[in-house]
Amino acid sequence: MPLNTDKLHPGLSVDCVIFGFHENELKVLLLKLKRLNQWALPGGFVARDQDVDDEAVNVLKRRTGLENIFLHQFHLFGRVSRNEPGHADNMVAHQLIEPELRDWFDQRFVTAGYYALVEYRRVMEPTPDLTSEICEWKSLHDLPVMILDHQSIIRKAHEILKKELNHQPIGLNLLPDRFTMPELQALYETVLEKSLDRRNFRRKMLSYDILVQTNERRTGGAHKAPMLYHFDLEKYHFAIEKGLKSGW
Amino acid sequence: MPLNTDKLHPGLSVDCVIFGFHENELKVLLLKLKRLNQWALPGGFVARDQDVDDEAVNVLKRRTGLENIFLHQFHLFGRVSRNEPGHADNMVAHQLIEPELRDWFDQRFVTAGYYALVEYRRVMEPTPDLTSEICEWKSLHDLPVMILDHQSIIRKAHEILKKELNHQPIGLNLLPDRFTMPELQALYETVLEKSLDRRNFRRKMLSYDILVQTNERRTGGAHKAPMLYHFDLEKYHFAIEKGLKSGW
DNA sequence: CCTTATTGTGTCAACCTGACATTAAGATAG
DNA sequence: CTATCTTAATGTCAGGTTGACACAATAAGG
Repeated sequence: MPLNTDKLHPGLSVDCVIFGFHENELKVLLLKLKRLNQWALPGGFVARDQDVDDEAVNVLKRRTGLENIFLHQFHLFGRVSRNEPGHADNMVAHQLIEPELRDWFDQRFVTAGYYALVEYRRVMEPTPDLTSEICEWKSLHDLPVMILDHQSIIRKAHEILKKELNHQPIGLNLLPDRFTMPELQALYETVLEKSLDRRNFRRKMLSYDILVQTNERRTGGAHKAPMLYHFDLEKYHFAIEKGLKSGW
Repeated sequence: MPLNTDKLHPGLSVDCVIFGFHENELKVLLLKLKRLNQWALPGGFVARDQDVDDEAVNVLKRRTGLENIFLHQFHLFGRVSRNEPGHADNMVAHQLIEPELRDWFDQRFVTAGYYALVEYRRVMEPTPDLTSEICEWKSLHDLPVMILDHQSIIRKAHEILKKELNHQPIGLNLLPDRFTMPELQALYETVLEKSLDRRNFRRKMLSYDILVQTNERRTGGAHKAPMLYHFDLEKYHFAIEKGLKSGW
């Protein structure tokens, strides 16, 4: 698709921090730019006749193929200094954008940051865009070199996710439909970056009355097979709405 | 100051929801437009070479005369439908803006919402801008007719303030330097829109160890004179940073 | 100096939390 | 098949926190 900048809202972009959870680590879906040893957040521009939220949804869909994903706008990054003077030229020099687009990319941009919570395994084929050669999950704790302020956007997203933990359905969106208590705990421990007592976690989680125990167990692991749970959607949303009281 | 739209970031504005607390009510500082029976949030445009946060600070300063006020960006309002087709024409028709500015005002805008917490009494002379005839406090529960989506911006600000209560220094910014325990409680009750037990509130608040009791009392009230407190700034900021645990 | 309204302080049972011990169950090795 | 290893599930207990409420202290006003 050729970029028709006339139809775009000037100086406004959208960047998505797409979180996944795998092997007890928080991952972020990133793009590696062609011919440049730098990575970038999946992002997009907003058409003049398009809701900003809408473009965030589109970005997510283009990179992951998924729809109806949890997506939350968390901050507008609006500092002048986030625009590096030579950035557009650099992009042109590495044939990442057409020379005609230099001026468009050279203007001052503000960007709306969104974070998404997706189930890692559902993203089978992360799709690079025209300017990138790789689209893949990167560990939050081992981020590559990134363009502009994208690294700090990710940090901010994580920081805010932590604060909003008790108001956001992270379990529902980052885990598969059925999951074990240890898996749920590992997720919370990872997001919060601290360890929690197994037995107390279980007790508290169950007390929220949002989990339904199935009669299945996860076999195949090397030890005692844990029970599988799934969320009671109605109760979950109700509980999240008022916040899981008294945090972790 | 004549508006030089060339120097402005296109399609981007800033709106401030300025909260004050008076007579046990949350108030919002609003502007009444000239020749129109509608009110508006104090707002501004962002220069191309200006941080978005910066303009929010300026808006606050222009309307209240105050600096170093608590200010927090809470949402970017980015729906296309928030721009009403006839709005710019209406503004011109009522001589609120010059005809030359019609096109500038007619473009599609996204607006960054900020909320500010200010001590009611410090705003001695709320200052209208060129397009408005009155700048005054309005009760959050008795809002006048407002332009565009400004009413919903206020609602959203209040909703988010509630959620972030335990992370935001509302006492410090909405109350005078010295205040009584009942005043502090009234503030929390007002923001949360629910009543709290006097004795339990006091116990909990004191347990945070952020208050310093003075030896003065507030006399003149019709009954027993309550003690005056002030915040231990250092401890307050430290406590707020990690959140006042286990909310109200 | 007595009434009234409000503030300051205390108590108590119920509940929640953090720390830890014990038992149950699946996988694997011999 | 059994011993062993590892992890899951459950229980306990002391200490802290919460919610509900009683009562004494005190300023203002008649």
